[in-house]
Amino acid sequence: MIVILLYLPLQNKIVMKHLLQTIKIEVNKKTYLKDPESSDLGKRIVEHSILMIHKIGFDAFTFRKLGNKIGSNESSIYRYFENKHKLLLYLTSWYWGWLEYQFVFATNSMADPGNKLRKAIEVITKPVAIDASFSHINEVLLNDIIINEYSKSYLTKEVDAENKEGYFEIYKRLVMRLSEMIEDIDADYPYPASLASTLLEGSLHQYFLTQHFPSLTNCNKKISPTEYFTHLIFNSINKKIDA
Amino acid sequence: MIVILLYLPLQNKIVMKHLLQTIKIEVNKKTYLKDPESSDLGKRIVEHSILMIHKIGFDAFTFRKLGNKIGSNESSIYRYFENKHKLLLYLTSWYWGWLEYQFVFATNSMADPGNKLRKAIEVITKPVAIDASFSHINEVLLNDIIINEYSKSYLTKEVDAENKEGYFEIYKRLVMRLSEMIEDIDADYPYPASLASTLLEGSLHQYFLTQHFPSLTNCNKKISPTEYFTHLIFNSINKKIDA
DNA sequence: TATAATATGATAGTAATACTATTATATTTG
DNA sequence: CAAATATAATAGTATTACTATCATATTATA
Repeated sequence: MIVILLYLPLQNKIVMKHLLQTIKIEVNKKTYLKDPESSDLGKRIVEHSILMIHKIGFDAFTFRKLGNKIGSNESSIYRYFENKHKLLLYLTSWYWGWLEYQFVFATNSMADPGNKLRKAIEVITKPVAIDASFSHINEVLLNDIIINEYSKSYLTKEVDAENKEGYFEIYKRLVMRLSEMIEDIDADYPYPASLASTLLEGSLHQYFLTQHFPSLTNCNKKISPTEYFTHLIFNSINKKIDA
Repeated sequence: MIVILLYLPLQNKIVMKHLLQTIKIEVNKKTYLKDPESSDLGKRIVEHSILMIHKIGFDAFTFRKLGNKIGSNESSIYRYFENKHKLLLYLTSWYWGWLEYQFVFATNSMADPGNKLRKAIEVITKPVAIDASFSHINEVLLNDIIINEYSKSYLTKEVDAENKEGYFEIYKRLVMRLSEMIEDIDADYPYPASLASTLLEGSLHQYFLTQHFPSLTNCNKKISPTEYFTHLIFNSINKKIDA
């Protein structure tokens, strides 16, 4: 069903919002013990974990606190997620899956490689809109969690083992899609994967800097990360399009 | 003394190594309760914290384990550092101070802005050499800790308070120095601070990717991060120099 | 050289974290 | 209505991240 819908020429927010309400973002099943989408409690766990991590930060977040907040038991949460690290992997995978969906949806039908890449950069670097709501998941807050906490999901001693288990597949697929778009424009550009990963990681970082270290970035209300990275990428590859 | 030495035209590794052995990298005094450079135990704490964090990772690292390792008492370590977070701030500040020193030393006497920036990029992105040893601090391992753990020093809920206290001054100064060099080449380039911060953060990230996600980078034994970022930056600003 | 100051070590203790285990009680399903 | 399943309640463990106190060793100073 998803594949068919992707070919629809309609590309407005309302249509996409409806689609996002009918499809399910698929994340690696190993992130959870029991699918949180399968029950009311599961959804409440996800919903309120986002609210709570956003509020107090991932480090101070515990299953006990979450249990108290949602009037449920700590041990019940453990039946859904092994530990809070796995929950973070679930949330981040969901986010990248959600973003990938918009990425593919927005660029799939585009013929011109230049415009396609421009649109791809826009989807990845633009702020998450308030109206993007998908059921119990608040994407605006989740986006902020990604900016402030995503690195913690892979800056661990277990990263290689977890990578083998496929916990970062969606993110990697996104980077590869972007990398391929760069190659489509300039097959001789020697660093497409590095440029793609620089965009994904760098975009989060520039948003972090605007929040906490404004002197280290030129991004602000007037200059968007989209503008900065569009300039950066199109000047780096061997094809210019109008600014 | 430092200032005078910076004007010396000599720029070889041996001279710099000797200089680094006579000067002291100054880090924010608030990172420690008692200066670890002031005693034997303090130096052992720093030395072995680097070895241990490198080995087991910052998350699993505790003062108790470190105490056992160096045959000292947990409570004695607490007399030097409030907690392991402050120790990480100390180590990372020291690293950036050490890098800043090399940055200034290598570029200070250069007249041509293009060559100067090229050298700056090289200093920041090149792998830390084994022969760079500075007393009890193993810079090669410390560099690896920076790659794998630096983000954790600022991805916290306390980042704004700690930023006000000056814990990130050295890093910020480095970004600003680089940003100014970019401006010196192209005063009209609109994103010098963003480009500078992208280099600092992006370089660490590309090294991380080569270690753990090689498919997401083009950097490897043949292609260096220096090459990638030199290309990226000089194509982005309005002045090209020979590759 | 005695004494005071300082540094380090040993031991104990606390609150919180990150779970696991067991049993009880709802709720759903066949 | 019984059986299966989901959730709740309670308790317990090992570890972490400290703090406090007291003892002992080392160093500085009068």
